[in-house]
Amino acid sequence: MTAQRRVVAEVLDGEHVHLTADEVHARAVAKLPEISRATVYNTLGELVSLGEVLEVTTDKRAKRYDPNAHRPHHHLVCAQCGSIRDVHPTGNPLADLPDTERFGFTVSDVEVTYRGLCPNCASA
Amino acid sequence: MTAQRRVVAEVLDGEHVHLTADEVHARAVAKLPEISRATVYNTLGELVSLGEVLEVTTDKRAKRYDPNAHRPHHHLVCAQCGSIRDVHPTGNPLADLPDTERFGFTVSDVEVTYRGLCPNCASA
DNA sequence: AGCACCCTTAGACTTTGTCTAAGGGTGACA
DNA sequence: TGTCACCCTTAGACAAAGTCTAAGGGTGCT
Repeated sequence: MTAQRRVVAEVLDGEHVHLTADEVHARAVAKLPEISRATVYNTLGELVSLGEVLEVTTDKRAKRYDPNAHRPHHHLVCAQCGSIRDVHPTGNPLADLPDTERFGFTVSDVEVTYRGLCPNCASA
Repeated sequence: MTAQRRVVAEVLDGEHVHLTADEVHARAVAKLPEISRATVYNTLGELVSLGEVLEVTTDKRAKRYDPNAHRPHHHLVCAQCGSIRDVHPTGNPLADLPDTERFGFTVSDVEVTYRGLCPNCASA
């Protein structure tokens, strides 16, 4: 555990946090000016491997990092401004996929992404 | 409708087709050697705007283009080799998101991505 | 034939992420 | 306390995917 890794972990803290690697780097630099991009990428990769942080790819742009890894959840994304909320739908989508639709795959995981407009963008 | 656009449309035809822009370009070049990358990107972008083709981002790498835009469906992705199948789960995930979990958003769309191992990768 | 329009082309540019070689701090051991 | 090895960090080069721009070329209209 180095100062750099601690700073990255501190930046990624809270609910509804979904920062890109660049945003993590920018905030880490504010706390520790000499931290490098490569270190941020390395640390994020390790946190993902350890299961402490989730990678989220809600759009084609940068990957985002979600520290809320210990409670299963899905995402609600504003199609206009890109803001993201964690959501907890009822029901189990895994049970909704019949065997005939599995093509012999061993299915182990589901991601659900809801899309729409956030209150801000809807009123504009 | 130009020759270039026709070729792109021809390349994107069939079930379970999910090509990257680069793959589309490679196959288009086989039919029309002088077609350029920019034209492929432009044409794909137009097809997406017209609603004839869906953009799919199952991984952080390249976007994929899915011509099966007129029948709603979701995707089943092999975590190892990346192969993709179109699937049609039962149930309606939109109904599974209670109002209290919508944060004031106007929710209009859901994408579901199932992940697992395809028969090939599972047996290897 | 001349012209305007728009599609296409090639390539430069941007963004995001990965890789590599060199530098530096920390603990282990004498 | 001095030396050493190890591994993390750094800076920058590199790579992949996509966007943008300026110039070239076909097509149809007049």
